[in-house]
Amino acid sequence: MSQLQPVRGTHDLLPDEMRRYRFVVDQARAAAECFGYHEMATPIFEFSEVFKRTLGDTSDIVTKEMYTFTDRGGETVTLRPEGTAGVARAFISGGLAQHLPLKYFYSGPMFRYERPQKGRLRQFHQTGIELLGVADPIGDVEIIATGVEFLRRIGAWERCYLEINSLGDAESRKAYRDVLVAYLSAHKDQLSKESLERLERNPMRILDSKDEGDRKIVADAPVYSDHLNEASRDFFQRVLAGLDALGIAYKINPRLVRGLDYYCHTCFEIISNDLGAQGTVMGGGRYDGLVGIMGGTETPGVGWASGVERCMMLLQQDPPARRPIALIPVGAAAERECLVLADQLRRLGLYAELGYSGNVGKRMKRANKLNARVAVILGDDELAKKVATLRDLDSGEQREIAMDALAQQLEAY
RNA sequence: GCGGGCAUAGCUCAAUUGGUUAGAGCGCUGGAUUGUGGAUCCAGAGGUUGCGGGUUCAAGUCCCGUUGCUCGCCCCA
Repeated sequence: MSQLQPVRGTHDLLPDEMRRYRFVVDQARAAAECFGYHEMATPIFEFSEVFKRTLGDTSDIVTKEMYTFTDRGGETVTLRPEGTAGVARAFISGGLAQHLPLKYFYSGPMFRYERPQKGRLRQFHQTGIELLGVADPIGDVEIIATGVEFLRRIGAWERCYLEINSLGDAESRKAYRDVLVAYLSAHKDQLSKESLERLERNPMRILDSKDEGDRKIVADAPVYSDHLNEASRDFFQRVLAGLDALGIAYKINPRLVRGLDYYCHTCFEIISNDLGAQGTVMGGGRYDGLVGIMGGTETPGVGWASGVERCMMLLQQDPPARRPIALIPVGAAAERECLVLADQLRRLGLYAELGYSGNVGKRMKRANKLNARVAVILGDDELAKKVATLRDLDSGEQREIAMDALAQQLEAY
């Protein structure tokens, strides 16, 4: 083992992995484009305020997971831990409110200082979409449909399930929060240590506790859906009706709560059982309050983010690598000829590999290792006749082709 | 941030109770084959046993520390 190791929780994407990475992101982008989402990118770091303000001072991300540093100008900046805050910031700083509704797709690295484990990295990648300016539940339905379509395309949807819940509007949320805190406070002595902390910071999280004692108390806790106001209840029903219409199966999980403060109404996760403790492949929801919190004019928003590495783990097979045409010269004259031929083929958009050294046998071996589809063998014999020997490496069939017709012939591969 | 497990060749793994020069398969390189790949055969290269310290006549093996990985908690993608 070398002494030179990558920073903890980061890893290299070598070509085999990069192919899988690209496949996932390409499918996400393609699916999103079918729904009218346009790709955009924001910087991978922002003023720390951007994340602090939007994620809430008490969230785990802000309290312990941010990569924050001071730059040479004395500014405090943070490597983005998620994508939505940056998009919202761009929306405000770009004065884009006049172009609503906006539909954005993004993908790129995110950074969280956490203890790495399977499916959890310090630098990981997300791809996501944001729909800004649509207050109607049809927006919630559409983004979920987009996510499902993406997962279908990578063959992962079959092994995932959708959990959904409503966080209600601000009014419902506040009302419920009061009732819940009152109930839990009455059972303070029985709560786990973690949950006692959560009681202060984020009491709704206690509903999702895995501690057995907590679960007993939670079982009898007031149920949120009973405390949703009329408008919130109606909103949720319309989202569910949309999913029904699209034939998207879901499981209502009343304990599903988002850690981030700006979510309201719909929140959902798409989860796989095949990934161990970190099974969430996609998470999202509605964040009507976010743009307002950041100082923009109130603008409704819905979106999701999906972990690229986690999606990669769900791929059943590796996306195929492109197969080259191998050019195999024999002799110095042919060498020159192949160099030119390769250039011609590449201008046609074909993938041509030039063996760099060795005799025919060695070059053939190398061509085979590259999984070449066909080999073009060019020697003095061929040059004299103005032909090339074309060998199909799958069938082993071999024939001579006139040089004039060669490029055209190869385009078929 | 907390708790458990693991670390031997590029990869997957051996190595008896602590005992000689740390082995095998795959992969890699070369050859059989200087105008024909895959299959086969032959040969070769490749190791500070993660790192540092300790115990011992003797450490891959035992002890301590450290780094990394891994599984779980927390939280999430």
